[in-house]
Order: sequence, then structure tokens, then C-alpha cells
Amino acid sequence: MKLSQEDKKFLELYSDSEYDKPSVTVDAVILRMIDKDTNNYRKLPQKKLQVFLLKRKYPPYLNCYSVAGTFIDLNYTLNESMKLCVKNKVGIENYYYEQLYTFGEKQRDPRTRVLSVSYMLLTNMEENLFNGEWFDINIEEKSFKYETYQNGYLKEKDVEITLSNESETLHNVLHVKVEKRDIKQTEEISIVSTDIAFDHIKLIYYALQRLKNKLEYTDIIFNLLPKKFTLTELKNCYEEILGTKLLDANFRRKTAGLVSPLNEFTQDKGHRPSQLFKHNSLNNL
Amino acid sequence: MKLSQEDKKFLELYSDSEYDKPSVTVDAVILRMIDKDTNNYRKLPQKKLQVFLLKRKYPPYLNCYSVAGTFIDLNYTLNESMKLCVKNKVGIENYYYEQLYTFGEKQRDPRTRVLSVSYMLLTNMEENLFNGEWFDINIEEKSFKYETYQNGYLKEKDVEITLSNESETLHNVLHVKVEKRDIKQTEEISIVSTDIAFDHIKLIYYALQRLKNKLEYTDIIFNLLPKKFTLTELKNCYEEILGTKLLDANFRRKTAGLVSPLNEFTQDKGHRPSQLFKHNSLNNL
DNA sequence: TCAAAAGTGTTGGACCTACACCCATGT
DNA sequence: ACATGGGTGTAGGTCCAACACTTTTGA
Repeated sequence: MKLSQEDKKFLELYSDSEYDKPSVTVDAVILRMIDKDTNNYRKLPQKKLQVFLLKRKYPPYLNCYSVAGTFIDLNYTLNESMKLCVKNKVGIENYYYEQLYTFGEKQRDPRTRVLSVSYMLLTNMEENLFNGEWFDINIEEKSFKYETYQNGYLKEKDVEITLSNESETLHNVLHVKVEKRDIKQTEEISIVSTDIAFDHIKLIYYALQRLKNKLEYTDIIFNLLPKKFTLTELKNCYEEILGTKLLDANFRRKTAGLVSPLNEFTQDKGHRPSQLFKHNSLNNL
Repeated sequence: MKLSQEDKKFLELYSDSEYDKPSVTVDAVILRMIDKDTNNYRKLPQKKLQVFLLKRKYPPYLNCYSVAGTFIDLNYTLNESMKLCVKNKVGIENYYYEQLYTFGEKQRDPRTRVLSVSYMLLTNMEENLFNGEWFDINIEEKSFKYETYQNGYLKEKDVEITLSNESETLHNVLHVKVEKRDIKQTEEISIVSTDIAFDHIKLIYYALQRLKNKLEYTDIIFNLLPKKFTLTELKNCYEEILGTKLLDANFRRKTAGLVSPLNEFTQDKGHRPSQLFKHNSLNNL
């Protein structure tokens, strides 16, 4: 839509200096699925979901872990800012990403008012990345509470998210409260306790929720897998994210349409070789 | 997580004035479902999805239509800012809402660099609201293009969104391009032409997509319906949003679990009275 | 009487669950 | 030989699309 003459006149005189502006960061929750080797030569490695955290080099929260993020540069779009940050700080450029949510609570950063535009990134990289560590993710729900009214309901629960690697264990507890009264619905997520910087455990929680939800109705899981994989590998990834066990025979039939078999098989496994498959990306019309 | 002594020292000296900051707005796409009366005494009114647009009183885009929005006040959270804006400008407080997406393209506002944190609002209000008009939404997809590579695909289409009421018709065309190469996936939505302010037609498009997607796996549709409704009304709402026809008998069986019958019936309709139902909100455990 | 909507019944097929069963491998 | 994972088969149930059919009303 074109601007009018009146608009142009107005714009020549416009100054935004009189308005309050918040600082804005982009923050990337980087996830991958890793094979945890077992000692038993027969057993397959177990799949484990991991998040990449960076050790902060400057205050606030000096030496604490946080997700990758940066204040935005006004010369770039939000997506560009996020990509640049991830490239510079973590050293990766090849990943799936989507915007998650924009956090705008007033006290979420002790420096000043800061909005965080958060992203979820998925990669199938094996290597470690720059400036940080991969942490195993363990998530558990506790103290579930449920109340109903005539015109709605109230649900409350605690979510424990434990992030750990060989050297460190970070404990985090969130409180989630969903309330519905008539048409109004509110979801409040508050931090009970956290061992990582800012409200970044909330960003991680959002990413985990998004991933779990999208499993059902998208092909998002293949972004966490190598190009060639066995059906049991695929199944183990689903199980790790969903936190439930699936029936093997049924799983194979259900996912049959999503994958194409290759003429390759695993070897040296202490059990029957298994066929490798690739994601069949043409099911999205 | 508590701040260290070092952090506290740092914060005393901290000044954010040296950093670039963007302006930030919150913008609300307000939707409702309205009954369009037919002249035939036998026929039911048709359901029509509508969006509420405000006529701009100041430049830029003076006298054009836009969605409800405001620059944020740093004394409020994002959600609070949006609610205040909607209350003050439009006069409603009772609605379902969720955050949609944060837009950060560089030239999206002619004044200065502005981020938009957008929201989708759903209401079942019948009345007109302050400072604007309801517009019927018609959406049509054109010139679909599909290409496949060895490692991905490219999809392109044009989306025509026409917003109209008794006195005005606003034409808008978006171009949507989805590309996937290996793990990288990009979705680009660009404005081909628009009759409303800024990139607000994009916000409307996002809201419509979100609504359509959420129909399948949530109870979101009941936020657009009155408390008491007939099953045919419910079905017509689904059909209006999805843009397809559903089979009546099957629809009744499928939605049976979502609703509870009341001991009330419609009257004076020129056809058999129909039972009224209410949303059964206890299916979310 | 009739057009429109309300609502029920049925049939064949697709898909899902649960479980049993056999196959192939390296040590 | 055997533990482990790879992979197939099947019986019963559920759900779903498609279609036919009956009911009720106001003008």
C-alpha cells in the first residue's frame, strides 16, 4: 500500500525518540538427539535428547549456563540476527528452526527491560559445538492438581527439568497453571527454582512442548535424525520425546508412509542386520 | 537463580543507552463468527468469519484500516499491553487470545524500525465495537506451483484475501514460498498487494492459518460460538473455517464427545426444531 | 403439501491394538 | 546356544466415509 502525501509530510517530521523502547534479544534453544552407547555388544545405543548451553562470559549470571542469544542489531531482521548469533557463538549454519514465542515479563532480565524472541533449533550434528556443552534433558511432571467449576477448570502441576552431562547437573522446577473460565483461558508458567540464567529454562520448556506437539502432525522428527536410519532408531526417537513406549509392529505400519527403504543394512551388531531408511519428504504434497 | 556479588556490582554500573533498540508494538487480530441472515424463512443463517479493523486516525496510513495495536508501554508486560490496547481502543475484555508471531522485517513500518508482537483474539460478540468495522473474510489460493529436487522441494502459491462489508472491499494478495533443502526449511510470505496498513494482512493470514490448524486438535472453535448452539451451527463454523463441506451424520458422531445436549430446542424455524448443545470443557482431563 | 433442516441406520472398508511368532546375527 | 533386535501375521475392535432413509416444522 502506497503512502499518501500527508503520510510523507508526517514522516519527514517524525521522531521516535520520545517513545520508550525495550531492549530485544533473540535466543536459540538448540536441540539434538544423541546415541548413548551401552556396554553390551548386543544392545543398541539409547537415544537421548540434548540441549546446548553456553557458559556466560560476562555478567549478569557470569559463569552460568544460558541458551545462545544476543541483543539484536537493527541492521538485521529477527531471523537474520538469530542466524548470525548462532553462527558466531556456536558455529553452526545447517539446522531446522522456527520461532517459538516472545517473552515479555517485566523482571526477566536484571539489567533493564528486555524482550526475548525465542527460537527452537534442531540439528543432527554429532560433534560438540563452540563455547558450550550439550546437556541431557530429563523432564518429569509432579503434583498434578485438577479442579472443575461450573464454567471452567483449573489445572496445576510442577515440571522438573534436569539438565546433566558428565561434569554437571542443573536442576530446574517450573510451576504450570492453566485456568479456564468461560471463554477466558490463561496459562501461567512460573519458575520455582532454576540453575540456569534468566528465564531460559522457560524457553527450553516451550521448545520441548512445541517439539512434542509437532511430532504428531508434522515430519519434524527427521530433523533430529541422520539421513539414513533404522526403524528402531526412529521409534526410539519418538519414545524419547514422547516419554512413552510404542508397540513395534504397529509403529512400523504407521510410519511406513513417511519413509523409503534403502538397499543398505546395518552390520556388526550382534543381532540381525536391519534395513536403513530415509525420510520420504514428498508426503507434503 | 540468585545474582552473585559480581553481578550486582556490574548492574550498578550498567547502562543500556549505548545499544540500539527497536520500537515494539502489540497488534491484535480480532476474529468472530457471525450469522448472515438469508431471506428464505426456511433457511438457516450462514456462518461468516469476520475480522475487526480500525480506521487509522493518524499518519502513517492515515484513514486506512489496520488491526488494533499500540506501541508498548514499558510498565506493562506484552500481554498486559495488548489487553489494555484492546480495552481502550475497541472496548472488549472478554475473549480468547494467544500470541501468534513476532514480525521483524526491516521495512515493515515507514517511521522507524518496529517489531510487532501479534496476537489472535477470538470472540463471540454480536455487537459492533468501537472505532472500526467488521469485515467478512474471503480467502482463495491461486497459481499453485510445485517442484521437487533430490534433496527437497519448492512450493509456491498466491493467496488472495478479500475483506469486505456493506460499504467497502479491501483486496490483498500474498505470495507464499516454502522451500526445503536437506534439513533447512524456509517459509517466505511476501505482500504482492494490499489495501490495509503496514504488513497487517500478513498478521491476518497468520491468524487464519493458526485458527485452521488448531481446529483439528483443540476445542478452539467454541470460542467463536455462543454458549448454546445447534450441531448444524457447529458444523457450519467448521465448514466456514476449513473451506470444505462435511458429511452431516459423520460429523455428529465425531463431535459427540465434545458437546453435551441441553433440554432446549430452537423454535419458529420453518423446519424441525433442533436440540441445543453446550461445549463440554471437561475433555481436557 | 413442501422445502429445509434434524436426526438415525447401515454397510464395507480402513486402520488400530495387542499379541504371537519366526528370522538373523556375533560372541 | 542365546540374547538381542529385526520383522511378519492375525484376530478383534473401533472408527470412518458414503449413502439412504425418516421426522418435524411453518408457511
